[in-house]
Amino acid sequence: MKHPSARPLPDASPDCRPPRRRRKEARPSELTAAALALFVEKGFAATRLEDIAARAGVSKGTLYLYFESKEALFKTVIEEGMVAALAAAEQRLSDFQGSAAELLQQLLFGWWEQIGRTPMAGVTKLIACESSNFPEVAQYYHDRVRSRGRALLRTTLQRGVGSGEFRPVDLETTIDVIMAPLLMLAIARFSPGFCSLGTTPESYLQTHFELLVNGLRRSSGALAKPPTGDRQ
Amino acid sequence: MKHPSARPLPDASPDCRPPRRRRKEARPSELTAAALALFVEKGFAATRLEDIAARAGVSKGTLYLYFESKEALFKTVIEEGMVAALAAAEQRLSDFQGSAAELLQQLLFGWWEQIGRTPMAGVTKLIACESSNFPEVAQYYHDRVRSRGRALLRTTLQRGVGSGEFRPVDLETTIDVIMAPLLMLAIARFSPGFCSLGTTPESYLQTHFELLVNGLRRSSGALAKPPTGDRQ
DNA sequence: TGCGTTAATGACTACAGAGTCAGTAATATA
DNA sequence: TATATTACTGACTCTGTAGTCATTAACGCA
Repeated sequence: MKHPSARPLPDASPDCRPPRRRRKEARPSELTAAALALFVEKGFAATRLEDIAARAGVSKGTLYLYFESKEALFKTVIEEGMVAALAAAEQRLSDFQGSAAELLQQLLFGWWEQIGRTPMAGVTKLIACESSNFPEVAQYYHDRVRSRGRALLRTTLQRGVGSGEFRPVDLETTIDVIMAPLLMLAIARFSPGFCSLGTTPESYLQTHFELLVNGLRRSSGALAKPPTGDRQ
Repeated sequence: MKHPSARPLPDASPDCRPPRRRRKEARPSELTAAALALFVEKGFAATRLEDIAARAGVSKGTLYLYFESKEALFKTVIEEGMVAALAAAEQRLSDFQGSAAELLQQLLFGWWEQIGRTPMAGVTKLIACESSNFPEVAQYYHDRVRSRGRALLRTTLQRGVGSGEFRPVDLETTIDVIMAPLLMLAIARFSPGFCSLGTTPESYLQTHFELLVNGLRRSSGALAKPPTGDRQ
């Protein structure tokens, strides 16, 4: 039972509710962080704005001081995450020297350190799950983030093939195959039961890397053809 | 402007609305098929029951004749999908003879033929996206579907390692790495822009298979250690 | 200490969509 | 053809939540 206007005195219960604070600067990032966590956990549609606000320690009204709508908040969350991911990726790109295998290893583990193990990995799951509800966002991700990540791998593979360290491969398809375990790792972190690893992410990546480098080495024997060659 | 009870005559507009049909047997599967498609496209929370009903060619009331609630419908969709997936997997398991590489190829392409390229692949995306909203469903998937798929791969790898065809590897981690591109393929089919392949699924799988078999072969040289060995 | 500015609040409105049910019509049976 | 049965319908109710806004109180400044 709740009194409509009970106890109008300012400090009704001594320290029940912490005092209101004015922190205009800090709110937006706190709100997007809370939103990212909840969107990733529950999905966009199933997440209540009041829960986001509560997690950020403000009321729902405050949220609307900083974001026009739920959708605008979502887009900001994704945008921020992508910017962070891009910055991380570009940084380690440019001036690395060493074998193609070493560069590949740098890329895989660097991705994990700077994106995979941070909250930014949640953006990956969000794109995967919500892309058909937000085509523009998906397009943006595809054009900017994904293509840049692919470019890094492409350069690496080309260097390896050019130097004879790797055998010739179909570049684009190989890139897809290399990225898949990374994307799955990002998704698995937020999908309990779906793909829980038996080991640590680090040894998972290491196994991926070893299989990969071994698989890319110049091989002697020919490989089998696909079993159903008559598929269109 | 809509008349409250305009035109009570039976055939108001000639063939505007097709005649009502009674098809008790066919409804449930038609409804679950429609639900799967929409849940996969929009997610559980963002899908409206009226849209599902409309896609199945019935009214919302009819849906409630066959399913207790939206959640019950969701669980039936997943359950059905998993049963189908299991049946497909078990079938191809038992009496295959041949090299471990050939068996592995059978598993990858068989998965694609019977699950990956069918609507059942959508179940994979649903589990990935909704698992935290439906922990019991995720648990069931983990215990029954995923573990059985892993068992198939484990048997295959063990055979290859035992016969000396493959080098010794960490079984569980390798299984995770092998499955990741399959799961991504299933998810990518329903996530426009997220991971659209540059090639056909078949050549994607073939590249994955070739890298894999090559990577699993007995290798001569030692491989590099991970760059950040001091991680906890 | 008092005053003006504005960050923050939470009760409120509007609406969408899950779930209901009295009524309708397709089919079986006589 | 008349009657009984029941698959099906869609207008309705009710709940939950996105979005609003008049009010409150934190902070800067005189």
